[in-house]
Amino acid sequence: MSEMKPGRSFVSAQQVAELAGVSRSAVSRTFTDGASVSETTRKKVLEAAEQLGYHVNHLARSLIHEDSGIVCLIGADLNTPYHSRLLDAITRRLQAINRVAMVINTSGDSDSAEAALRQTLNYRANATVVLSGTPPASLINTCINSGQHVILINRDDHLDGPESITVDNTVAAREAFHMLHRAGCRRIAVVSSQAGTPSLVARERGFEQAAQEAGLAVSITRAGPTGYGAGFEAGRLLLSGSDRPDAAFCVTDLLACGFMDAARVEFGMNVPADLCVVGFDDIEQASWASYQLTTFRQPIAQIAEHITTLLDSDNSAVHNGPDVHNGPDVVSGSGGVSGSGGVSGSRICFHAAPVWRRTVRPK
Amino acid sequence: MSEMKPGRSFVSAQQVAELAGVSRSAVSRTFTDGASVSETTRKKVLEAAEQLGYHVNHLARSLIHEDSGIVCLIGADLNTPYHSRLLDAITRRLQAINRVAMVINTSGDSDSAEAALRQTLNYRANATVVLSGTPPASLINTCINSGQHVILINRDDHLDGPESITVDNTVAAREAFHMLHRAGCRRIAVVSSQAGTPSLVARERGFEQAAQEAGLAVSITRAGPTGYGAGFEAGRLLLSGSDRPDAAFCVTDLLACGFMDAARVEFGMNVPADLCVVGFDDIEQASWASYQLTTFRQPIAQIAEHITTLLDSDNSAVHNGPDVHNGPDVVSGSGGVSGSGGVSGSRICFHAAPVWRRTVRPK
DNA sequence: GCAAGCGTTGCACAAATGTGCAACGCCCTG
DNA sequence: CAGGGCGTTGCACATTTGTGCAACGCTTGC
Repeated sequence: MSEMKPGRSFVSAQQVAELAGVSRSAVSRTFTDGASVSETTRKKVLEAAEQLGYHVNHLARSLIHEDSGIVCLIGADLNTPYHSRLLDAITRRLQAINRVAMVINTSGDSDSAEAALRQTLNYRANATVVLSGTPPASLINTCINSGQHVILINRDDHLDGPESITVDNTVAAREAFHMLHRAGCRRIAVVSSQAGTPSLVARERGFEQAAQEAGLAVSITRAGPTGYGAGFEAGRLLLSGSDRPDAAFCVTDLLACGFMDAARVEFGMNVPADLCVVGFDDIEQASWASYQLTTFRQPIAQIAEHITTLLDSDNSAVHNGPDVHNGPDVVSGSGGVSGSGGVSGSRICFHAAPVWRRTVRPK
Repeated sequence: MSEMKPGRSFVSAQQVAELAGVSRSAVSRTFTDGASVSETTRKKVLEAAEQLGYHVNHLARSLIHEDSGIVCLIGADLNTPYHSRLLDAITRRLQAINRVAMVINTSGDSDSAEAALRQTLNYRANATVVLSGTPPASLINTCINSGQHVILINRDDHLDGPESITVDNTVAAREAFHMLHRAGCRRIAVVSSQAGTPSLVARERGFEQAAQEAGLAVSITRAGPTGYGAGFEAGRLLLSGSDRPDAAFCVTDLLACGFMDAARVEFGMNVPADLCVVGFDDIEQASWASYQLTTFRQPIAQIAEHITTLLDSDNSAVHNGPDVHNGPDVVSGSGGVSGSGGVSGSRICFHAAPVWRRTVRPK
């Protein structure tokens, strides 16, 4: 079956029409939902298409429709557990609503976020989801003015135009402090990185603030990039001093894993007997038996699902199930108008729920 | 700056031309490398484009050229450390040669590999890279006949048409056996999964074969999907029996991590004193202090680079550096003709180098 | 000063598709 | 049997871009 000529090029609707003995319009209508074609010609067309290996050219199709079906995902450090899970979840949800993901990796250069947004515009993407990096505001406005959705994930820099999905880092970080404080910890270290991402800064600040309100001072260590190695290094630095901390809040699970390993391997410490640790993100490794890390869960599935609801909001012709996606976890979903000139995009903020495991002593 | 009308749609070259007072051809030529435009009109066009927020429509552009610039990456379990690293490396390399990656996630349905290949054709992708799953051969042929590259990664099922990049799983697995055998291990277990991926099967077989030649019998345990949980479960099963194995070859690092944790946490065993472990892939966690896993390194960077050289092979106009990409690691790069009707795609097989860490006793 | 040459510009057509409109044929009804 | 109506079909035009070809103008050399 499926005997096709060695054409060495893509098959066009014209060729199918000629083989089937109909007009090109008939071919087009055969592959258009709801178009008027008789059953006999439809059959002829489908047979010819199968024989030639024809597939509708979505690029040409999107010249006419507004909808290209492409959604651009822009991010760096895609090999990170958190980012890769997010990527996995988003791509899966996008396909469920007949979109396809275009991934632009902005690791490397600093100005690659700008190039990424340009690609988004070049390919007439339906929407742009920014997972990391901060593109210039003027380009974001160009995207929005072109009719794109621009969705910022976990970038708390309160820009005016784009839609944004965040996690309540500050509240969670405050909760982290109280978990450790209630467990009796008094010399608490904050382990962060030099990345300076808005979310990380918010976690540092939230924790620091809660500590201050309780009359405690905390030290912040930023040993390198956000990862296992930096956490390990931070552990080495902090635990070799004379007055060891009795707890650490690591703004990322990867940092926490590195920190824990340094404590155990390099200093023979016992977690949580000698040292309590709290992380953030709830990556898969946090639940591994070697770590059993108490942490805060990023609601990745809900984030991915909310993205799809944002995309569906302008495509009125949707036949989905009832909208029961986000229940009591939504902290704030105000989509009101603000600012001077432009209408602000909708904002939603999910709650990061604590996940109790074994790196914090029970009170 | 960048004052633009609230057009709510993408800007076309026509609008730029009208604003700049030139013909649309001039706009097109301004954004085409090597086209003949005077400096004055180029300036007028660029200014108008900046003002309107114009970006060339790559979809329309690829209607004329053969080259869409899109490369489809098809894979499942993208949140896995191995796959996410591969994805990260490939997307980065693709951007370096001015391609953009379209990611299709085939987790979930079983027949989604077929749908993925259809998407590839729909979007006139320049090439299709299959990271996992086995698409039907007829569709692969359609892709090839349409002028696409089809590149299979680590799928040792010797298909005829597509290009393939593999790692020499069999040789590495045999080496794994000899590492353990030389370390004095005699009751060796093989820990695998129920996935039945070609690479995993090759690793099982290679190890089993080497053991047989040495006069040893090995047991193969397949506790579930390829992941930490299945490794942990396998450890629980294997180590609770009366005659515990003294070594385990886990066909994946994730399985190895789970297995090690079961041995240590559930049974209080010491690695490598009581039990030697060898993994495969060299994921990041293998180098963490808690594991220090002896494993085999997948040459991810070289795989990604080889993909780009395959893509450049037909685009003769390339101005890259000298081709010094794959040195002595290449095992077999025969691209000869074989089979009856079709020309077989090029095949390359990289060597997976052993990475000695601390989970195997030194002899 | 005139003609040749060259750089630049615009027209028209190409690429692959969707769709409004008119026409055509068939069926049913009066 | 004729006419109206309806489903189907093809033509032509729309989408956005690149490019060959011809024309135009400016410069330069004789």
